[in-house]
Amino acid sequence: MDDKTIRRSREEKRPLAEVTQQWTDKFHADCAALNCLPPHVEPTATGHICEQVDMIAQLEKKGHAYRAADGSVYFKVASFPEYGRLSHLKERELKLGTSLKPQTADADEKEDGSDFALWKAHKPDDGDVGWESPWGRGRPGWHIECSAMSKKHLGETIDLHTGGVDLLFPHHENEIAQSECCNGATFSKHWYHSEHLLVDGKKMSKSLGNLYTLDDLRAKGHTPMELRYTLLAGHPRKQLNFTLDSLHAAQKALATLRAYRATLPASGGDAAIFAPVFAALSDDLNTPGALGALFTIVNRGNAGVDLPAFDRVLFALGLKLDEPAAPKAEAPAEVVALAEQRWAAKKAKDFASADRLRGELAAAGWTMLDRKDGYSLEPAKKA
RNA sequence: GGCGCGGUAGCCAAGUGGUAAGGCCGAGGUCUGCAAAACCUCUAUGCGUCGGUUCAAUUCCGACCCGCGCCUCCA
Repeated sequence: MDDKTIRRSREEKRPLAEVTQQWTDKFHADCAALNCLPPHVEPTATGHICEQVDMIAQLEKKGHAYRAADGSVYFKVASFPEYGRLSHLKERELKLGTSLKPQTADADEKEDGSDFALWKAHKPDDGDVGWESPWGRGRPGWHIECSAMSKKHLGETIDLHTGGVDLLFPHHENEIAQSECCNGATFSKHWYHSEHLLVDGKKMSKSLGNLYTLDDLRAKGHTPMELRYTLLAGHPRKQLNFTLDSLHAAQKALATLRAYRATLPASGGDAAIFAPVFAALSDDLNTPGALGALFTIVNRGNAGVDLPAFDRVLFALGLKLDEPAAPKAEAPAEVVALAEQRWAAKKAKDFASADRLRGELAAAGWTMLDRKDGYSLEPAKKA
C-alpha cells in the first residue's frame, strides 16, 4: 500500500489488488522453485484494515498517538522510553552535515521528527485507494500492518521475529513500539537479522542495477537449487558476495551429492552419523558449517550411511537433487544424423572416423557424450 | 558523525587459546579407444596491519587501515 504501488496501479489503470497479486504470484512461484516450505498463513495488509484501525485507536486512547491537522495519525515516540533499544539507538543521534536525507514531506505535521505515521490521510494521489476510519478516509501507515497481523495470527508475544538487517531500523523498532504500547506485553522474545546479499560488492538493488531474478539465472542455464545451495554456503548473518561463479561451484557440489546419494543403501545406516550437520544448523543456523560437516562425511564414503538418513539431511537443508543440472536441448535432425554416424563408426572401431565426426559435431555446436549403451547430445559449452 | 556487520588459500567459506572444516578452480593419477562423467591424491607455517596479554593467539585486549549496511514513511 505504498505510494509507488498506488502510482503504478493508477498509471496502468488496474486495481491495486490486481497489481499486488501479480507480484504475489511471482513470489510464490519463486519460493516453490527454491523449495521453500509455504507459510501456514500469509496475511495481507489490505485484508486486515479493521485490525489495524483497532490497534491505532487503542494507541490513541492510551496516549501513544495523536492526530495531525491533515487527519493523519502519528505515533508519539516520546511516549515509549524503550524506543531504540533493539537498534542501540539511545536517542536521536543524527548528526547534521553527513548523509542526512532531506526532511520528509510530512515533517510539518509531526510533533517530533522521530514520530511515524500510523494512519495516513487520503490525498488526491491515492486515487480510489482508501478506507473509512475514525480519522476519516485514508490508509494505514506501513509499520502497523505487521503489528496488527502478528497479534491476530500469533498472539501478543511471539518467540522469534526475523528479517533483513535493513529492517532493523526503523521498521522493527516501530513494530515494537506499536505492539508493546498497545498490548502492554513483550512483542518478540528473540530477533534474528540476516545480512544482505551483495552483488558486485554492493547491496543488490534495483536502483544499482546489480540485480538478478531467478528467471535471469535460469536463462543462464542455472537452476534454482544451485541458487539455494549458494545461499546456504554463506552464513545468514554475514554478507554474501554473490557471483555467477559461485553458482558453478554449487552445481558441482550438488552433482557430487547426487552421485553420492546413488551409492547409498535403502537401510542399515546409522542416523547419528549426521549429528554434526544438525549440530551446526542448531548453532545459530550455521549453514556453511553444516555443509562442511556434510561433505566431511561424504568424503569418508558411504559406510554407515543409508538413504533415509541422508535424505533427512537434504530435507533439513531444503535441497532437492532430482533436478536435472540443465534443461535438455533437442538436437536438430542433421546433428542427430552425425551422431548416429559417429556411434556406428565407434561400434565398428573406426576411431579415426569417430574422432572426425566428434569434431564436426563440435563445429556444429554440440557435444556428444558416450555411455556404455548409448550417447547423449548437449549444446557445447560456450567458451 | 552515530549504530551495526565483515576482512581466513586464486575464488567462496566454517572455525578454535594449543598450532587452520568444507566447496570451486588448478595439478597429478585410476578408468573408459578419444572426450565427458565418476573416483583417488595433492594444494594456507598462514587467518587485514601494528602493538599488548599468555608457556602458547588466527582465536583475548588495544590502536589503526580497508569493505559493506542502516540512520525514518521506499516497503
